[in-house]
Amino acid sequence: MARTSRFSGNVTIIDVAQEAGVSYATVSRVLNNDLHVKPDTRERVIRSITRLGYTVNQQARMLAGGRSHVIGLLVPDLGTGYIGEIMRGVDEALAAAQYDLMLYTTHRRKTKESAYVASLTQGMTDGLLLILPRDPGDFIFTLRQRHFPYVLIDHQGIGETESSVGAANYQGGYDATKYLIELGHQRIGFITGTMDLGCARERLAGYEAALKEHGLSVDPKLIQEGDFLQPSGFAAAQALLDLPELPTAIFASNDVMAFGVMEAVRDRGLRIPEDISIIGFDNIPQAVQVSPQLTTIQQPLAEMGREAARRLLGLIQEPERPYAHVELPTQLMVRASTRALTEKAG
Amino acid sequence: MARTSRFSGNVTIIDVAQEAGVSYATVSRVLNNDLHVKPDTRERVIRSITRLGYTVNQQARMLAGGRSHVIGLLVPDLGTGYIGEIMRGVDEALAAAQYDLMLYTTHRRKTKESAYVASLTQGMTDGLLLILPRDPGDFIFTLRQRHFPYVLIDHQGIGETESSVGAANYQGGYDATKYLIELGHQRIGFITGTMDLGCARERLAGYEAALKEHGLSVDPKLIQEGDFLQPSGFAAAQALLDLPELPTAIFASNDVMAFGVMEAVRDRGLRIPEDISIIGFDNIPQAVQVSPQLTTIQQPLAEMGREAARRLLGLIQEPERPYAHVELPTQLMVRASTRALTEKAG
DNA sequence: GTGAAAGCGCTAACAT
DNA sequence: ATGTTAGCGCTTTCAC
Repeated sequence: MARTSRFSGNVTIIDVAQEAGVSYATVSRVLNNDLHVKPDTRERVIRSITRLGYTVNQQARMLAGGRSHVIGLLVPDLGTGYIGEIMRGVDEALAAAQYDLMLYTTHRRKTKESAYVASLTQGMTDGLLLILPRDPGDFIFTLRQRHFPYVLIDHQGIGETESSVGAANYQGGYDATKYLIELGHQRIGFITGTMDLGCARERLAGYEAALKEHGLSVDPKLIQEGDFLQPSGFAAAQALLDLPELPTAIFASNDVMAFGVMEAVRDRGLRIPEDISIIGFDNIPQAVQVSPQLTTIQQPLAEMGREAARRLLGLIQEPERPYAHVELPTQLMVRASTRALTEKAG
Repeated sequence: MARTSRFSGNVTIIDVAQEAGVSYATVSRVLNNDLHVKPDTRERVIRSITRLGYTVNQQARMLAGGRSHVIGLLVPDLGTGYIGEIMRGVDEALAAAQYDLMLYTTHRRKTKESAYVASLTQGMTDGLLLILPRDPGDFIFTLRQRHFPYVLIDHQGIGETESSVGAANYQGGYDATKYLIELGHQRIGFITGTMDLGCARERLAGYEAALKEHGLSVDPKLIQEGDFLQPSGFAAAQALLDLPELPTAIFASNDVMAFGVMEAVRDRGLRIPEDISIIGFDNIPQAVQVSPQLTTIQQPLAEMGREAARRLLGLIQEPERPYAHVELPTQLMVRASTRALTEKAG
């Protein structure tokens, strides 16, 4: 039996129906933009709705089989700025479609909460956006098996049966390297990201391709593995600076590692960019806050979020829509951490 | 009539009841930890639950009047790092309590969506966490009027009838200023935050108090208004550097503005900290990424999130719990952007 | 201690 | 074009 419902504003569809002098199914039709409602009936219902201050009860709607108008966003640990940018785009697209956002953090899944995944897929959300899932294997398998709509953000290489949006990582890696080569650099150190991530592999591939296309050989000693975090950038740069023949430029697979590189270079008493040029990847807000400002490859993060959200919404509307991998263009942002190689240093 | 329910895993409480040979009310009791269930009945039910892989349907539970096990988090624009840290703490506390997180962004409310607030309060969420709401007036009024549980994060000064958690802004402002004074600085520029925010006012108050307590006068010319964003820090610093008598130190009300100050100081050809000491507030991750590393006041952001979430959960359990404002201590982080005033500069 | 049954507010057939 | 009605899966009285 009815409990005292928690809050006051309990105007239901039935109250509206009474007010408007129609059946409550008609009200439902109006709410769901059903075409088969006479204009003035619709008019009358809408007036009653506003007069009574009615708002739909999402839970009831969900339970009855409608859409929840919530989409889930699964993110790895927050607070990198990187995620924030993507979220900004997601939120924007969702707001436009009157969708709400449920936030799930990846690390939780490690725990035994199977309820976690259940909550995701049991109609609490209409679809799922996954940012850079680390070990997406079985999780995504479940999603696919249930025909649950989802879109991957910044994660390529799982298969061709995924909808995903990412950045042009290969092209970005290529562009950065080419830019450095055109500045006259020949010994260009490269610091990779976590190599089980597609984006990391693609950036490396772009780097190698640019080198080869310009007749330069790929020197394995100039390639150091990193993990996208600052300390690894620092360590990798140290290794690079310990080489008998110093690189004249270092390309880090993301900005955060580039900051580590800056630190290491300065520790050695070398100047940026006079002695060593540095280039990053991402163009996070901090890139302009460091000194010298960091030359980097811009990822269209907010746009990626926006696009992913739009695709997901499309998938929800039309589940049979074909899969597609969208790759948004990156852009070279030239700033102060790179400069042309002077003759003497050649 | 039943639609084909969207996904396969539709084990309901009824299936479990059948399996276990009990009525489904009993299963519900087990799920809700009702005491009146014989231990071995409970045991049997639990076994059926695991065997069938049953998970509760939150929507149904909500509709029937139960808890949604979702809390809403209302944030201003994302991507500052500041929010990310708080969210980390919130998520942690929520995970521990098996709660999910619904994210709402403030800017949306500007739009005509009254459904937005409704969604918040109509049982979709059990409670609300508000980070630094900008114009919280009527919004909070609605919440309070509906007796909807909520906790404010980093926002003081609305009234004494709020539960809120914040940082010791006054103390932080005081500590930073005192530290500078002890280093020998006498002309200390101050850049405020958005002054309609309690935290901004408190930091200023702390600054003024420290000055007075050390027998220094508060010079209005040394106080510039900012808005917590980098450009305003830059502009305010320029104004400060245009003063006939230069300050020897500048205290910005947050780190982001402090970065703007650094920029302005360098633009003038002055060195940090040799010519001017700079101190910030927040200790965001970037504070150690800039050069020189920024001396600042650490706000326990994650801890604030954690504490706020815990309080909210408490409030949900026990709505009559008295209001309380919790103030978490800040801490001075001495780094490289400040130094003792040398004699000549006195 | 356990079962029966009435909703929660809505959507989507199915009638008319 | 509109009304009628059967659930969606659960919580919670109320009986027993």
